[in-house]
Amino acid sequence: MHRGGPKSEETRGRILTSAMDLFRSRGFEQTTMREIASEAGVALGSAYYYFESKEALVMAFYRQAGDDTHKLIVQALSEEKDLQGRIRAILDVKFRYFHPNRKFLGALFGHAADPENPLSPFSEETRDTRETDIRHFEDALRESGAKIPKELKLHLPRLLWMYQMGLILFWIYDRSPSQTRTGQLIDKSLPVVVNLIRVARFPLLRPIRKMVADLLDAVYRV
Amino acid sequence: MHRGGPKSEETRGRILTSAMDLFRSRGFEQTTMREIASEAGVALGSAYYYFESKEALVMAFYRQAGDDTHKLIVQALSEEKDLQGRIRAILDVKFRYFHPNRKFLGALFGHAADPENPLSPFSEETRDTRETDIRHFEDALRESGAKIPKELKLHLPRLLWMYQMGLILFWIYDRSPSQTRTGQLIDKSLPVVVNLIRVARFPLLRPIRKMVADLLDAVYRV
DNA sequence: GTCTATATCGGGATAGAC
DNA sequence: GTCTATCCCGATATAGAC
Repeated sequence: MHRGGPKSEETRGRILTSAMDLFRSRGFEQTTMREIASEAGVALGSAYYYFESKEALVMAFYRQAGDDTHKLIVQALSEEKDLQGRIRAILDVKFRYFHPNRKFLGALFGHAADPENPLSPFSEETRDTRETDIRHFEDALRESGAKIPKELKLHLPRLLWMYQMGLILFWIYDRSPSQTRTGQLIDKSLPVVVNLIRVARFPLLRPIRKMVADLLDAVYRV
Repeated sequence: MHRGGPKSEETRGRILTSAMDLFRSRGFEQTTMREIASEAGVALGSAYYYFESKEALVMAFYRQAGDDTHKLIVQALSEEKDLQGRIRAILDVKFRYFHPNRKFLGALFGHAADPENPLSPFSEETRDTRETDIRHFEDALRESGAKIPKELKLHLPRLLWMYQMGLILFWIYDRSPSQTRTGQLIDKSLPVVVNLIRVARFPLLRPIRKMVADLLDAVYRV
């Protein structure tokens, strides 16, 4: 898998950087492998020597982003106590990190929502990143001291991950300047989410709680 | 816009039919414009004369599907009284109509979730279909006799449309035989949705109701 | 092992002759 | 309105320089 010396590593890095720059400024579709190669100062064949396809370049970016944000999130979580602050911390890391890549992620979603597509956030190939991501929410819940109804305990982290994916989708589509609407959406929806988790324990809502638990079991059953 | 005689109309129709057949059996990506043209018995250039791109063929399909399901939904709604039955009627029409096209829609989502992409369900180009769709849920609510808190009245139809989009996305990803899991998801989630609408009026939930209304106003404000 | 140069192919899209 | 020829690009492959 191209395990070479520092020279090799450097070329590989240069190709990846060029690709990211072009993806960011022009989007995924518009960028050609020929441009990436020439921008990186290598021949087309070399680009293919290091990355077997245009998609492979994106997978490399995913992995990189996953590793980077993981470290940032672990750090951020250690500084927050209550549930809302802890979820917020995860979201802040994500949105700050992906901010320069919004256009690129947009174009990417256009190639990634197909379940057969390896780049999909739900695909087999991206499972590792996804599971790590879900575990962040598990951590956020566990150390927060929030009382979670036992029926919901199992699936709540995954549900929060879905909530996060929804926010990211909204953000990608958000045309408001500096994506201020997404900022509002987070500010206003996060308290709702946290409050829903809190009131879920109320006896009055027991029937709905049961229905939701039943629903989640059916959906996530293996 | 290629307004020609009946001959032209017939050729156009033949190309669209061939495309749909091939999209269904092979998916969007795998089908080539050359195949579509040859299947329709015309030259490649001719296919491009009628449809300026492969995507344009899909837009034509969208419009067709929108018109067809609209008629079916109006009919189905006239036969249902209570809210759950009425929402269910809309969903049933949709899923029955799209059933033969699941694979095709899947491949399509892989090219349609990009906000810049005209095929996106959120794009400017698909606005008409989307607004008609949302109006179906408005109708379902209005004649159902369900009491809707006034803060939620404005945005609830759009929210139900989002619920429907979520179900369709789940269905596209659903690998279970005959998509039985999607069936379960609908059976179990629809009562939750209807019950949430019902309990939303409870005084106990007033704070959350206010927060949600505030959230919706911010998100859908123009 | 690293990289260039070049050829070839499939497929979306276009130009221009008829 | 229809066809042929052509272009561009992603992808694959290969020969050979260093």
